[in-house]
Amino acid sequence: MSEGALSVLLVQRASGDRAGEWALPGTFLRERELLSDAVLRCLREKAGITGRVPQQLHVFDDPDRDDRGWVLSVAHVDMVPLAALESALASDGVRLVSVMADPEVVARLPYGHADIVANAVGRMRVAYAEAPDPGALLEEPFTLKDLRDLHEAVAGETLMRDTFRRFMEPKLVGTGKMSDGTRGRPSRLWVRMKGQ
Amino acid sequence: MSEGALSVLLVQRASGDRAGEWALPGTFLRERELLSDAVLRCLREKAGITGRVPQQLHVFDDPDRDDRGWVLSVAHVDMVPLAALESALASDGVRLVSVMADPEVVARLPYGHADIVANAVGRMRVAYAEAPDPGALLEEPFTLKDLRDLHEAVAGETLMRDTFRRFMEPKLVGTGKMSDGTRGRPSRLWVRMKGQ
DNA sequence: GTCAATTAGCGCAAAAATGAGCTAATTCGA
DNA sequence: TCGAATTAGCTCATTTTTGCGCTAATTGAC
Repeated sequence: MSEGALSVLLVQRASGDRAGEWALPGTFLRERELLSDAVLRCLREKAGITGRVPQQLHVFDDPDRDDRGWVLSVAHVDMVPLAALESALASDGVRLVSVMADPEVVARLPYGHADIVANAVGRMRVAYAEAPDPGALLEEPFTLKDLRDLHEAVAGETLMRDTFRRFMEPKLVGTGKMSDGTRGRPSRLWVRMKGQ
Repeated sequence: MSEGALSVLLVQRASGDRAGEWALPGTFLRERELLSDAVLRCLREKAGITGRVPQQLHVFDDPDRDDRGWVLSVAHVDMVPLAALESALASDGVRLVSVMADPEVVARLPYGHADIVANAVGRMRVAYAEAPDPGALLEEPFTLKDLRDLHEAVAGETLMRDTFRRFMEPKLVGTGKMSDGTRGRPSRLWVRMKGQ
């Protein structure tokens, strides 16, 4: 989420095949390495991101999708708070691209990465339709307006204020406190339920 | 679906490691082979099943899950009509195990196959909650009772007759004909919408 | 031929969900 | 200080969904 829009993080290929082009971060799997460990290693090395729990998405297996030879990609997806990308984005080789505002950039990604992004967006939209901020992007505590703004950005459409509130409130824990210093009527503050 | 119960097809390992044990059918991926092609080859060779379109499930990557060494399994799932398994089941090395009636058999599967089965059941339950017989198990045309019986077997619970009918009718194509020779009041006959 | 059993179709009351308007409580700019 | 702007909470009318009972239409056993 950058500037209120769902975005995908791309890295610029440093060397070798297609040097200079932008693509999704990736890495080869080391022997006996768990896929999730490989994903975390890749995020740390290429984008300076740590402490995440990416979820497995889909295996992309077109034998012609990579000029370097036959590889299969086990795509993963994660929602990462913008704040966690600060140091990564300071680098010239890392950037965010809005999924909805820059669809042509996404469409031009090599290695079938556009399909991967589409799949990831779909998966996140489903997850966000079912639970409050499952990607834990919001700093706690937050208001329902904060939550709804985030969910509208992920969904890519406006959500009905009261319908949204009724659906989410039972899935949140009230803090008993009210927002302060924000524009408009003060709002109740919420945190996520633990263990989820 | 065997005897009205959701079942998983197992094969008996013919040779090598764990010979004689029952497990999910599997195969090694050949170079440059599409995963879906490998799945189809495996089903044909080990269970005599053809003409299916299995869907990708999840990659299981525990490095210790296979005594033979480090392998990753890209699990797939498919719903197969019992009739299509006739010749396969004639073999001593192929059997069906009910997911709900024989949970302990499923739990004892080697190679983490129990997790794979659980994942597959969950995925099929979601698919069946959203569309009429997406696995195309029912011979067309069928009655709503036929459909509901199938969906109840997949869901593992009773479904409300009228609620189910209202949800499914808009997603089906009426044939204009009525059932005949069946017990009880004759029912309208349906077929699936094409292109799905 | 009759009646029990089974299954279907539908109407309707009840329950649940939705959307919007109204009042309330703030902040911010003039 | 006041009023516009913004946001929240809630009520209520409306809409939608659900569950069930009643009637209907068959088959099968006796």
